Amino acid sequence: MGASKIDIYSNEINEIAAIAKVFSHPARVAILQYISKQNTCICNDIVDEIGLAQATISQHLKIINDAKLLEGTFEGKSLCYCLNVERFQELQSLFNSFFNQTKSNCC
Amino acid sequence: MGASKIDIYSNEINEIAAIAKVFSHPARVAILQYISKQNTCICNDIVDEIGLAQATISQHLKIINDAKLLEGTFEGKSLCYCLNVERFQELQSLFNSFFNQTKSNCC
DNA sequence: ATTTATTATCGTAATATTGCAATAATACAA
DNA sequence: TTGTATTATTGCAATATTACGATAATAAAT
Repeated sequence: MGASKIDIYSNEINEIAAIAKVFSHPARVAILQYISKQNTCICNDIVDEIGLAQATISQHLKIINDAKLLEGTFEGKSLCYCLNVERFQELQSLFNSFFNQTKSNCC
Repeated sequence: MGASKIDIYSNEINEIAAIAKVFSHPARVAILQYISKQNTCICNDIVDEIGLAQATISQHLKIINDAKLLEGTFEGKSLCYCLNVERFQELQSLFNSFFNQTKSNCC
C-alpha cells in the first residue's frame, strides 16, 4: 500500500498524470516561470530568487529536466538552463486534448 | 522539513500547482475521464471500472470535489456525480494562460 | 597543481500521499 | 423500524515527496 498502482491505467492516463506531477509543486512552477522570464537565459540565481536551498532547487530541476523541459549548456563556469519550448508546447497540447475530450463527452 | 513551503510563492503559482496536483494521480485522471464518458452521468460503477477499493475511490473523489470539479445529486439510493464543466474549463484556461505566458517570455 | 565557483548527489529527517479494511453515515424499501 | 445498498470517514501501514546539510563532481582561473 501507499504506492500508486500505475499498471492498472492506460498509457494516456499515466502520461497526463506524469505531466501534471511536474507542475504540481509550486517550486517547479516558479522555476519554470523564472527561467522563462530571464530572456538572457542565464541561470542559478534561481537559488537566490526562490527561497530554497541549492540542493533542493537542483532536485526540482532534475524532475523538470526528466520531463525533457530543459535545455542546459555551460556558459563559463555556470550552467545556462533554457526552456525547451517545443516540449513545453507538446505538454500543453497533450493536456489540452485531455481537457477537450473530457469536456465534450460530459452530460 | 518535508512540507512544501507554499508561503514563499505567489498566489498564481500556488494556484497552478494546486490545479496540477488534482491531475497528478492517474486514478483521478481516470475518474474524470470515466465520469465524462458516461453521458448518463450515473456513477459508482467507478469502483468496478477502476480497480481500487471503494474507500480509495471515495478519497480521490473528495480531492476532485474539493477542486470544485464535481456536481453530485442523489438519484434513488445512489449518488450521481457529474463534471462541473464551467469549473473544468476555468482550470483549463488558468493552465493555458500559464503555459502561454511562460512560453512567450522565453529565449 | 591549487583554488574558487557552480551544480549534482548522498544521506537523513519530516511530512504527505496512497491504499485498504473496518466502520459509520445516509437514503430508500419493505 | 429493520434491512439493504451506497457513499463517507477513520485508523493504520507502506511508500513517496520535500527539504537540507554535507560532500562530491565539474569547470574555469590563478
